[in-house]
Amino acid sequence: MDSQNQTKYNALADFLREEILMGSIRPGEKIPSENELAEKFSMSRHTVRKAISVLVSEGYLAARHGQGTYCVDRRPGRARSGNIGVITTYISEYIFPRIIQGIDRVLSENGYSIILKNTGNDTGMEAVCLKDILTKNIEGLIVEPTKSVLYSNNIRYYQALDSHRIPYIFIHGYYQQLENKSYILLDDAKGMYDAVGYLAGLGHRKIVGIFKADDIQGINRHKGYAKALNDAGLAYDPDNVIWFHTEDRETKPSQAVRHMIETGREIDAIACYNDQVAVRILKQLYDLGIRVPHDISVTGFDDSFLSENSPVELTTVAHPKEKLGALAAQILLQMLKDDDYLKKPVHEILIPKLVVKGSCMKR
Amino acid sequence: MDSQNQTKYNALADFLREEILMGSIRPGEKIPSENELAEKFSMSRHTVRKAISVLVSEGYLAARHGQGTYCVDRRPGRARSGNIGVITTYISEYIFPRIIQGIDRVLSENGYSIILKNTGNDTGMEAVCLKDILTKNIEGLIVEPTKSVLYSNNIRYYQALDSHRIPYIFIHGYYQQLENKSYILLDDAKGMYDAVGYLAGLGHRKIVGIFKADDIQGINRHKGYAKALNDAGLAYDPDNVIWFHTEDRETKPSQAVRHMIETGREIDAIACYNDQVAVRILKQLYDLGIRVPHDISVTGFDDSFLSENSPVELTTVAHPKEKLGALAAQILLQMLKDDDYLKKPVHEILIPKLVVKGSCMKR
DNA sequence: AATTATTTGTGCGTATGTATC
DNA sequence: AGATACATACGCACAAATAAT
Repeated sequence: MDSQNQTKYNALADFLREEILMGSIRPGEKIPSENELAEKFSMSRHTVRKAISVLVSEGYLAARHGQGTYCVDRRPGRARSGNIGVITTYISEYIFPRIIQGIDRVLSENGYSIILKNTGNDTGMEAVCLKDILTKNIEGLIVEPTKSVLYSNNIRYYQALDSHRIPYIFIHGYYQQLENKSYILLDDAKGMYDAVGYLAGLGHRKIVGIFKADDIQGINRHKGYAKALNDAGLAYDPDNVIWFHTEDRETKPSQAVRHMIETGREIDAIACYNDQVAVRILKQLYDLGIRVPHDISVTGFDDSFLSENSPVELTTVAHPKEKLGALAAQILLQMLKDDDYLKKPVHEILIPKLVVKGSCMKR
Repeated sequence: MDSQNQTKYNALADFLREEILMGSIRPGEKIPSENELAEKFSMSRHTVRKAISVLVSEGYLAARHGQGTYCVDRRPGRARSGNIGVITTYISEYIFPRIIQGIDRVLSENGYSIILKNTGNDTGMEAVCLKDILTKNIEGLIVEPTKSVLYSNNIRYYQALDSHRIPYIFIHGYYQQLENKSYILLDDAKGMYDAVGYLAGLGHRKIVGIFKADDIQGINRHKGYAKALNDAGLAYDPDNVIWFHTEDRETKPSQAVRHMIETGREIDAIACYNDQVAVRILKQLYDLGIRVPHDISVTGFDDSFLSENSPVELTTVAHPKEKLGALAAQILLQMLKDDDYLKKPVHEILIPKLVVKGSCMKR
């Protein structure tokens, strides 16, 4: 049973609503009798009735006198709500506003509205968002998975979406536990391969890589880093790789670089997981009196506004942002039109392009 | 009492509903307490409660804990949707993501979801957004008005919201055609007054002002500019003021400044409508070979990420962003709880603070 | 066809909690 | 502080509808 939440009858109502939304209680199915529920949950029949009355008024259940209480099929004829759910890790930060902008442009052109949620890249929050959005009358969903490399406890919510036949598409990553789902990815490995290849081409040999450990993007960018080193005939040195997690993203990378410098490690260049990290590294290097790009070259990833406005213009890899959002929306619109969408998952992989600005220099 | 009709509680419910529909019990009026009704109609309090609960779920009555049960004039059958509409001029640009973030934080903490729309500061788009959102089952609305200084053709949509008793609150501006509406404003005049006063205090005399002509914010910032000049004993010269509109916002300001410079006008400082304009001016001055702040001082407005990341750190006036969004959401939540919200409009005026960075210098 | 068990619907009584004035 | 009023919760009894025996 859910909740520390409020009243006994609300707790029971929440529990039953959850069972219905998750598909444990299915449309047309009879729920246990009031007396059975009262005994099972050790509450009076009166309280059980109150809980049931809540769900009846919400339209989840229908009571039949002398017979029992039944789960109602809430989606006859699919009343078109015109709502699409959008769940991202963040709303206001970094490149996310522009991705959302791309999604909104396409959807609003087609008469849809966005219901916006964000998870803060926290799986618990993701669960809350998914649960909440299941209670809304949405026609489809665009999701950026949370910490997508790890095992997810939220798979059941996606399965519930499947059982309600609500199409959804992942961006930036996907859950490997789910098969045959549509997604749009960046070719993160290729993007980082190009950035590191560029650094190697400039004559750099000691190339530090900084990567995020708890999402697919980090893993793939690391792969591209390793492959580029190999193809350039440079040795892969684990000590030249810095891993960070969502929780320590604001401190770990700069601290690790500082430690490297202070312990006398030789560094020619630093390839960063993204522009946010790169900008922090630029600041750290500045504080240490190291000039970019004269002493050390730095690359970012995403081509965000940070790369446009930082004091040293950041050489970076261009994330398609609006284009990715718009594409996700377009594919979702296709899925909405096609009843067989479950059988035809769409897998798009966008190739990011290296954007050379001013943070790298020939050695 | 009506009846022959079924149950005791239904008979009472019918009676009360009739009283409401016939006007004997009027909107806002308090009905007798449960105990009084029980005695009057010789039934148990429990039965009275059942009757009242029917009318509450039909939307005729609203119970207020510790106070009484009141007649409501909302349309019957309104289920709680948990959705709040948010209409802003832009989604992804500038300070809007952070305002939306503030709104979202408060609303999602309180179990609401956001339906997001943007107008591109176009009144036609605003009409589309409002029309669309009226068809959704929203409980409340947060709106940033479009070109709010001009006469609006969309007033009828707001009146429709009133007639549906859907509360709404304006941010950044409001329509003067509508009376007694809640809004949150920045004290734009005070913010610009402080910025221009600061420039005057640094010894600048020829202070150019650049303002947006088609919204209240622009008008008010201009007022603060004029007052600051006056209070500093400087003459107000209309030729030192540049007005632009939404449509030419990306070109007019820089062109006008360039024209001033090229025609030999003397300029000590430029006070800009906002950071976006200021950054364009910085670029224009750079292209003309004029150094900031050595040759000309420049101020912005809003303290956006642009002011943090531009090559010359921009002295600006701090917009509360998240705080403003969160406050709008909190006030709306209050309005949702209070049936009398129409009679108690909330008018909040936030005071922005000057943030001195590096784009101004003593003359 | 009548009986019986089950299940929801109606109604009463009581006690305690909590918000408001 | 106390009174008032709604909110939650337990218990009991009987009515009405249904399905199975």
